[in-house]
Amino acid sequence: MARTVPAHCASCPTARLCLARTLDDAQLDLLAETVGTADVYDAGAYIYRLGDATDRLHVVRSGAIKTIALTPSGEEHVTGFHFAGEIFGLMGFTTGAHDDSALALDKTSVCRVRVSDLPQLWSIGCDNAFLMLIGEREKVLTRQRLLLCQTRAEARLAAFFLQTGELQERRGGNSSELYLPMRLTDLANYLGMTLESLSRTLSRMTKAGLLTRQGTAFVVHRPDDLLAVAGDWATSS
Amino acid sequence: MARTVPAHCASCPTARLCLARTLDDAQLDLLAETVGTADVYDAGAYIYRLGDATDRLHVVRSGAIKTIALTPSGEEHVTGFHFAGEIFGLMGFTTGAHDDSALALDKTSVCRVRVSDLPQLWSIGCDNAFLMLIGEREKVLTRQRLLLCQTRAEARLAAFFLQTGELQERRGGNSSELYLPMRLTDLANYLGMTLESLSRTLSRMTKAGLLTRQGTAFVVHRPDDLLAVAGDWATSS
DNA sequence: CGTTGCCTTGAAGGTTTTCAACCAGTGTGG
DNA sequence: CCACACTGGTTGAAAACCTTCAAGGCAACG
Repeated sequence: MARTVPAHCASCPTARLCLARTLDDAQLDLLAETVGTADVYDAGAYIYRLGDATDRLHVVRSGAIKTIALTPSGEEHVTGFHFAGEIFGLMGFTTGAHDDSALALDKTSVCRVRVSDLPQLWSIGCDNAFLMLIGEREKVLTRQRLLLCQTRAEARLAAFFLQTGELQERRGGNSSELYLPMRLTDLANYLGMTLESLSRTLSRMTKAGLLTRQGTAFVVHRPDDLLAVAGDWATSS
Repeated sequence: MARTVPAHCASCPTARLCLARTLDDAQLDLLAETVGTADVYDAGAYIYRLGDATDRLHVVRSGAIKTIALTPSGEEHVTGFHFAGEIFGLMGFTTGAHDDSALALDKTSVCRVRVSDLPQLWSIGCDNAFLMLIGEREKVLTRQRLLLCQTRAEARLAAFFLQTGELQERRGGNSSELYLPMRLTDLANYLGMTLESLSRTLSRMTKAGLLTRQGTAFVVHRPDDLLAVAGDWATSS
């Protein structure tokens, strides 16, 4: 972790997405006081590691993170990508120790709320927002599940782009210019396909004029055509 | 729903798995008073339907349920199976209306906690158990995710059996005699493969002496061999 | 300038899907 | 009582798709 900055929930652009979503100004100040600071991580830095004590609840404030789990054979498997406003690191609450690791994909700031502060947060009025975050998390995971039930690489990838676009749009961004700071290797792993499959599918889509890639930015040119190959359940609508 | 029965948390065999897991006897009585009753459903009966208001939190007390979502083209997709002690129906908390339907696979009883009663439950001492349930839910979904990242049908099915066995063992059952009251069609849909693939794979495994099926009971004879074909991430260990 | 990380492309092989036929058990109406 | 339809599952053969193994490209870096 590089440094910490004051939480400043009242001026945080992510406030309407996270635990603060239902709060008024006075409550926002109370929340910021409880949370204290947000921590800033450089790309590649770990937010927590497998085995660390789960004594905090994490929410991405800006940037992006990935969570990875180690398979018995020692390879790492990407279990999730998380962007601004998303809660992560919930798996450890059962045992009190993390079952996965989380690391920043880009310069990323994260609000880390102490579990011991949660009762106070409920009294401030965050309980409803927490339920909503849980509901959203469940929805995202369910849609990922449906994505993975598609067998064709083309369909998985298209569904991923559409889902990510939709999430990004809800965060106030553009659904056609996607911020995806992960490597293709990670994405392939996450989508349950080989790097070669992903590369080929991406090439085909690019050649077909469906999208272009410029570093971490994927630009979707013809979302309708993407929807056509995504099969069922690409979007929540 | 056929009928309702008193919640009786103190004598419920599922109490150590659900929201009651951390409570003492006095707290258990308070919880039972708040919850009131559990509802009993016959096989095929809906617990809730898509579009219903999400004003309750559901926990399976006994039996089994499946959750299904409708695809844009109108087919149903099985998004989950839930057994005793498992929480379900969380997706609706974001919008206040359910995004999926839930129905009993067998004679099933379900505790349905009003969302408006949650603050009182937190004060009783259920807040920690709720976090643990969320953590478990997250863990289950992550393992399902890893299962679906396997491409081979054999690996998916083996991983499913092992994961289900582990869950069932934690519920006090036997990890080698699995209670799976769903139809093969549902299971195939859930595992992201065709019914034909599932049938073939099941036949192969049975012929190999790995398991036998008797109605809703699947008996695993050689879990080690199952583990061998399951690839990585069949289990949580 | 060689190395490394990250990605692309090619060809062969393997597994699943698809389409189709078929079977057993069950319930229904005449 | 029997023909009939229906649900749920099994099995076969061809086609489609992905994975695997292998080679190569390219920019960054020391």
